[in-house]
Amino acid sequence: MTAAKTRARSGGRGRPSKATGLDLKETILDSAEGLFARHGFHGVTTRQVASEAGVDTALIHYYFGAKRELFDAVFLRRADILNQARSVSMDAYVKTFGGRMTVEGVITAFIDPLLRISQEGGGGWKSYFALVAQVNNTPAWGGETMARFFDPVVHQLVDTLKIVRPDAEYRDLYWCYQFLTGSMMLALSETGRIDSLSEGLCHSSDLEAVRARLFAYCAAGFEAVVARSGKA
Amino acid sequence: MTAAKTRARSGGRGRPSKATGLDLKETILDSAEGLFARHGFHGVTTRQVASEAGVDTALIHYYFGAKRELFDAVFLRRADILNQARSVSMDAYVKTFGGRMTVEGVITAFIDPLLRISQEGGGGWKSYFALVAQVNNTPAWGGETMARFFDPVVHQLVDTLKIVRPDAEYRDLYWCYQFLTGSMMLALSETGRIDSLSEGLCHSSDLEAVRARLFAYCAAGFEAVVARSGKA
DNA sequence: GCACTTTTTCACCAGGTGGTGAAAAGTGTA
DNA sequence: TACACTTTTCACCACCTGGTGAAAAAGTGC
Repeated sequence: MTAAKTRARSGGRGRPSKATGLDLKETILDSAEGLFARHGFHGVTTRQVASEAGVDTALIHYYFGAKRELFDAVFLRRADILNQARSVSMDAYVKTFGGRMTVEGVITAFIDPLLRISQEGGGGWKSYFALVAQVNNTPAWGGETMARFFDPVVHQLVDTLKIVRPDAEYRDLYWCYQFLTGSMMLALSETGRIDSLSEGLCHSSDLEAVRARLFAYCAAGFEAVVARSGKA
Repeated sequence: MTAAKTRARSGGRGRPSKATGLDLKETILDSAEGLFARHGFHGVTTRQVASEAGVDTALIHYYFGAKRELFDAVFLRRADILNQARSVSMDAYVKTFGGRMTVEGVITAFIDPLLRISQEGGGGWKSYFALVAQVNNTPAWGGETMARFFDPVVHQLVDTLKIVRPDAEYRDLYWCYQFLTGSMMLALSETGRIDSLSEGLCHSSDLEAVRARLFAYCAAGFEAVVARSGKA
């Protein structure tokens, strides 16, 4: 299991050179990602993953160990990229605007990297976001999984917002973040519900429409909550 | 299957009278609801449901047919109550306030029934909301399922908002609704994520805290989006 | 008591599940 | 060539899956 994983990764003397080995590993991750995103962890069998990747079932266990470890590998693969993109985006915003920062600006710096990646990063990212959205709404183990991978950058967001609105209470900021993440994840997962609900007026794949509204929506929400709390 | 269902429901001559039959049916639904909410459709086996309900596996098939039909029965059981509560709440708001309606008022009339039911309706409702939240974020079949059960009352919300803000475009209203439902569902599903994220400052079970913030948050978001669209 | 229906249990099946161990095939070095 | 090592395949297992059919039990009206 873990031994196999380590062994495969290190590759003592002869390391893979052609379209095998690590390439195949990525292929397996791609297939698993798409299937997990569509049907959830329990809705996918290792055989389905193997079949779609065009490999033997045993190869999955050889590379990743148990099914759950495969899932974690899928989740982990893009999490770092995501966190770094967001962190860089927020740092840049703070550096550029300094004392002239706005709530909407901070929120844009936090969300926009995800929209851009989803638009430009290739099909795998859309599956990944759908996957994260599903995990985010999973009571059994979703909370801890999200925390494990995404807590730091969220704290960066909250702390930056606290700089912009020093009088805001942390309680309000955390609640507002939860509202924000609910909206954001649902938008990113592109479930197609808004398409039928609006009878073709809106399309969940239209992330440009999301961009044109979500930042302003969340920012106004933040301001309203902070203002109301300050009053009471 | 369907035959068994119909047979069980009609009950030609002698219909059940004591703590059997229909009571047992509800027990099965309760167990299934809790398990489906925690682990999703594919994460639960009919044997787990039967075991927790204290009945034989075959009895589930006798009452509900296939596993998917059991799931639909769970989903349907509370959907009607929910829709009616929201519809009544919004009707009452329109009648009471008429020309003096506000966006926040309409949104409150739309969301508050769910919060109240979750707080006062007993433990089953919390599981149910977690279940709906999960379905809402399921790409494969979540969109159509949500549409099937909840579209009418959503259209009622959108139409009422259109009365309050006649200049608003439907496109904006639908998008804002999606943002709203993402926040609302995540709050209602009480995943516990905000507890660890805020290091104990907030608790996802604290629906009073949600009530104190979510309405204002969403209303301000709506106003901002509508205003921005009017400008452009 | 009886006939009749509904509810519940029991034994069982065909197929699928995650996972394993050992053999086979491939690869680079000498 | 032989070798050391990694990667891939094959056959297989113990267990669990959703689901069924028939029998037993329990309820009901006469």
